[in-house]
Amino acid sequence: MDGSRSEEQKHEQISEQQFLATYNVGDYERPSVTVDMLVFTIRNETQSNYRKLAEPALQLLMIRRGGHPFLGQWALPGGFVSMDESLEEAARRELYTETGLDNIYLEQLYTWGDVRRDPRTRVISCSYMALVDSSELELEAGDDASEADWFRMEQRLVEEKRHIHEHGRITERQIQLILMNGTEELSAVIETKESIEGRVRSNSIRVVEAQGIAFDHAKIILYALERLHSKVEYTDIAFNLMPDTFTLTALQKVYEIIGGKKLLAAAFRRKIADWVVETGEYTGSAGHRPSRLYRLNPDRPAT
Amino acid sequence: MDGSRSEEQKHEQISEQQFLATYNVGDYERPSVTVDMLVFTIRNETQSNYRKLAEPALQLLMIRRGGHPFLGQWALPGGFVSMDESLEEAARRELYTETGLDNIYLEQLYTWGDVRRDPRTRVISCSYMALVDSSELELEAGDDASEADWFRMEQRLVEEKRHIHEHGRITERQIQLILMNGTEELSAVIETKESIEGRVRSNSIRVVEAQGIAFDHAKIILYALERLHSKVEYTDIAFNLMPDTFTLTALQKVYEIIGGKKLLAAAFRRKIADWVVETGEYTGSAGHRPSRLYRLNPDRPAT
DNA sequence: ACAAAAGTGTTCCGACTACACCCATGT
DNA sequence: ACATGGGTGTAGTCGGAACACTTTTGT
Repeated sequence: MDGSRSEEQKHEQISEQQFLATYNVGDYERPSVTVDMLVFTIRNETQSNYRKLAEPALQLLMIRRGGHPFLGQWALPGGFVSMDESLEEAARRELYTETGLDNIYLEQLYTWGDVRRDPRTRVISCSYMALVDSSELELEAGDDASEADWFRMEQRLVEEKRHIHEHGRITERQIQLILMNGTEELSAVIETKESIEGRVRSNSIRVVEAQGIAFDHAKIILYALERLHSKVEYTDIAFNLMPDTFTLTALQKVYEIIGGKKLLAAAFRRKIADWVVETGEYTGSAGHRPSRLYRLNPDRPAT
Repeated sequence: MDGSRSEEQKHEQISEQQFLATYNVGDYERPSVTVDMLVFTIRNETQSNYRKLAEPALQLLMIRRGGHPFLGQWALPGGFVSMDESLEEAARRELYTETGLDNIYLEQLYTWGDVRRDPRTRVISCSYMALVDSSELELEAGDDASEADWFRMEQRLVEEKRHIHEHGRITERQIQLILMNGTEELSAVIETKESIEGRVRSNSIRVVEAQGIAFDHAKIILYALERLHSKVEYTDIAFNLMPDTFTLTALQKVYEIIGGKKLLAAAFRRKIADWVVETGEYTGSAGHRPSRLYRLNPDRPAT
């Protein structure tokens, strides 16, 4: 019923136009609404010798907080949604001011609405995931004195408890999430709880402790990683992380990083064959056979 | 950065505790936040002769609006999120007051944040999908004079435009959504636009016209149907619509209705074999062979 | 007897797995 | 020569699709 407050009842005799003309918003307390951005990219880490390929890694953009609360800690980029922009417009604006990027893949992830997730006041945050190709990307200096950097991520399963009872089961996991840039190492422990009780399945997720990661952002990151992980298997989402032209090995590496498992080259190539087209160009000057460069097939089959 | 307003900058010298103690929420204008519920169930329609089984149908709970705007039209159940409850708590509360049901499957769907989606004021709505077993279900009278009813749904593809250009393509579809209860027939035309431009894929959805369906709820319904449609193929979500014990044919019908296609019994039974267990009981007194009753397997394999 | 649904066995096909093998390059 | 990655062919396996067929009931 999308918002009917009790004073409406008095107005049944008047027209809708009259109603709207005299409508009074009222002074109910309202939560603040923000968007939080998860900007992922693939970047090359190191190149040990002239033969080895550079090892790519998935990285996440974070901002060091320049004010209270969580002063000095790292948080997801984001900000308040203003009254005259949609959620997605707010997300794109935020993204643009942070990265200078425009017109990139953006997907709404989840809306976080716990009562005390922000110590200042009630804040509801709608999270968006953006996937960018790092090749052209240079971080903007940022609005104020805020500092932005890319972090690579690691997950470790710390503990798993499984409790099976008559009508279902409960699985509790503690997962450690570690973020690393060149100099700092942040970490958090997140507890996920999956319960099946009769037909009813429900999930919850909670930050147990966080070191250097502001707010409840650690669990948002974990949630995004899981989404990415599952979506890479049944969509072409991974292509959003690739530059214009790429080798199939590079593409496969991206699938492996996001999917979290090694793939066999032969099978992989067959699977994505229809999604790409050859450009006719080749990479060269590596200590091994040159590699065909491909481009995304503009009329690839529906995923 | 989850909500940093500029006055923070002045406080860098004070402690976080001091900051929070003196924090002033400010009088920025804030959007209102609501939850909208999509309550789906499977109900039996008709039973033409003693031999035929009753034909089940997917139905959606809607509420007739008792006040402006959209007076007399039908809307999704929902309401404002108050300051001391989480989004999910608000959704469960709404669900309980509407149906009397507690502890059922609930899933956050999407958060709708267009600026003018509510003619009164800026309203951001977080939509939740609930799946209930209709067998035990009786609608509550409802809080005020509001009227609640179940509607079955039909979709018709009205128009499809496909435009292929150099670096991608655009697909525009106009879909008519029809809702029917015993007496009324509501309808709406929704336009979905999927564009692929280089690597960037984006989607938008818009209500072109609505008859009897309030706000932008027609597109929320369409979105939920699509989610249900795709999730039935790779999760066990359909079981949430089933009663405690059920026949495999009934289960298959649910899969067929939600998935939108006929299935072969042999293949279906093999596929879900591990998710169910026999109860040892049988249905009877139908004009055909009795049917085993099954129950959901409490330790079914992970989906 | 027969209509309707319950339930099972068998064959076919396509997609993915695993592995073996050859190709091309820079040092 | 050789390490490294690029790239392809083939045999095996698994699950789903299609179809045929048997079983069981109430009227």
